[in-house]
Amino acid sequence: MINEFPRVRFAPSPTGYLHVGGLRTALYNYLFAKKNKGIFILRIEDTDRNRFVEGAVDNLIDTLNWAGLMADEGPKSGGEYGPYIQSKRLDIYQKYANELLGKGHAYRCFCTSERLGNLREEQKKLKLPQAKYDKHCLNLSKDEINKYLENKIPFTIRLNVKPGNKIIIDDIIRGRVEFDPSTVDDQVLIKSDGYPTYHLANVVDDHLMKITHVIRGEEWLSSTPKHVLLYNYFEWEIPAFAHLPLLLNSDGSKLSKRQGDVAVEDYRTKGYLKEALINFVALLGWSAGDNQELYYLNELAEKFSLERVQKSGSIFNIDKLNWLNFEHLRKKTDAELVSMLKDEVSKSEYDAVDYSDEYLLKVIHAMIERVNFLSEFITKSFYFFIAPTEFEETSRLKNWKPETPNHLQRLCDNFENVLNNTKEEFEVSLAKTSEELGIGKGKLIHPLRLAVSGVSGGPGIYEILEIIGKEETVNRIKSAIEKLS
RNA sequence: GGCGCGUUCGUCUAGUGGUCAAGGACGCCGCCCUCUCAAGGCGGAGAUCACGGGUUCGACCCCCGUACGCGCUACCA
Repeated sequence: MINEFPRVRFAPSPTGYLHVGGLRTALYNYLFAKKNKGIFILRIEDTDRNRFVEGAVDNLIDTLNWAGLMADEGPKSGGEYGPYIQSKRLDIYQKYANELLGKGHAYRCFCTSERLGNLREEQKKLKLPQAKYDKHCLNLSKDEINKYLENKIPFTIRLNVKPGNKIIIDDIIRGRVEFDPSTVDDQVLIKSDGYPTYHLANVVDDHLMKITHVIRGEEWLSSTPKHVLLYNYFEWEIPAFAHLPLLLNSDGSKLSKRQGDVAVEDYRTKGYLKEALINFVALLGWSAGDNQELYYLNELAEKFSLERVQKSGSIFNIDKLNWLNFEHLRKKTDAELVSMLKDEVSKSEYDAVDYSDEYLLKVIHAMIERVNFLSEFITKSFYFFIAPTEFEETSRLKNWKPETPNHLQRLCDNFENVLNNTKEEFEVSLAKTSEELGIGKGKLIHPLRLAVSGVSGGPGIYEILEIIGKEETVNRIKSAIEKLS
């Protein structure tokens, strides 16, 4: 009988990092669980010993937790259906493989990889519609099998696929999908090293862990008939399936390393907010149907449904991610921003100075509309942390005229009288200077900006002055007069 | 090759037979604002709904075919 509350799992293989496609699969599982008061399980599928990567599991969990996707059950969270790492469940798979062996739904295969390779090649040459294992070892006599066993000949255990009715999958996202059993290969279930393949392990674990909904990438759709057969042979209840569309490169191929960053860690180190990444990835393949674009994890969990997941793959479009990062950054509170910027500064080349919260907050208010990333508070407005040593050439050519040094000198003199360092005072003082000199304010503002910041863009000039202060302003102007004249 | 899945503006998408001569968002362009750069406001370009047949009074929406794309086709997941 269907459980009252769903149990879903994210089952990555620990290859060293979390793929953004994996993040989305994990997210959808998580959201589905939260929406339906279910349980979100993390299971590590590390049955390929050749692909073992030291520390990969810890890294995976760390990244998932960073994103806010805490597992209810898993290697770190525990749970009553553990262990949640497949390499620690070998005896379980063995037991079930033996059960299949006993029922005649599986058989030992002693074929060498060489014979398998030749077989494949031969079938290819004959242009056979399908390359499948030829069931050679199914016909071995008891004596032959015993002889092989005694001689310790390595073997695999294969699924014994029998002809029969169409295998029907009722996919939540794709609807009814049919497969003819004749197209299903006698898949290896237990490898010669004793480890199970994905197909056996995932079916056994999903059953034992009482998984109600299998939500995974579309690349698994083709092997689902094997899984269905397995459930049938075990006489187990089949979970609901939902095969998610793939995430793609800009050329439409499956999102891969070659064409940009695929590891969640990459985005994390580049300074993307977890809120932005989650928001972005949630919208790749799913929409609530309204026009909302900005979401937090908890809102997503309220609105999510598998029925509204798109069927076709979606291209990972970095522009929108950047925009979402900007939006989420702006939604942070002052306190959060200050603390984040503090971290950022301490990691930067300006870590020697201990900037006050008040100072950093001023920088934040001045720049928040102008940055997409936290790091840009430092790179785009470096002049709040250090005096400029270089001056933008185009602005210099446009704004630095022969008479400019004299004008700025006069401005400096007037600035000396500024008492409280407020932008209003600087504004009044500059207006006064322009009047005294009989020139437009622009004639002062632009070279002043260049002198003080080294660049032509940025916050309002008076705001910049207020932040760096009178003394520093005067020093910078003087220094610029020397350097640019 | 076989099997499976998919196809609405450049991109993410809304759309479940008439309200769609297709709506929103990112990006792009223009105008306004303005000391600059942003942000913001306003506006614009941008999709013969892959193509061809049906079904229907009527199709982006249903059916069939074709094309193209993608996935799987391992003792990898």
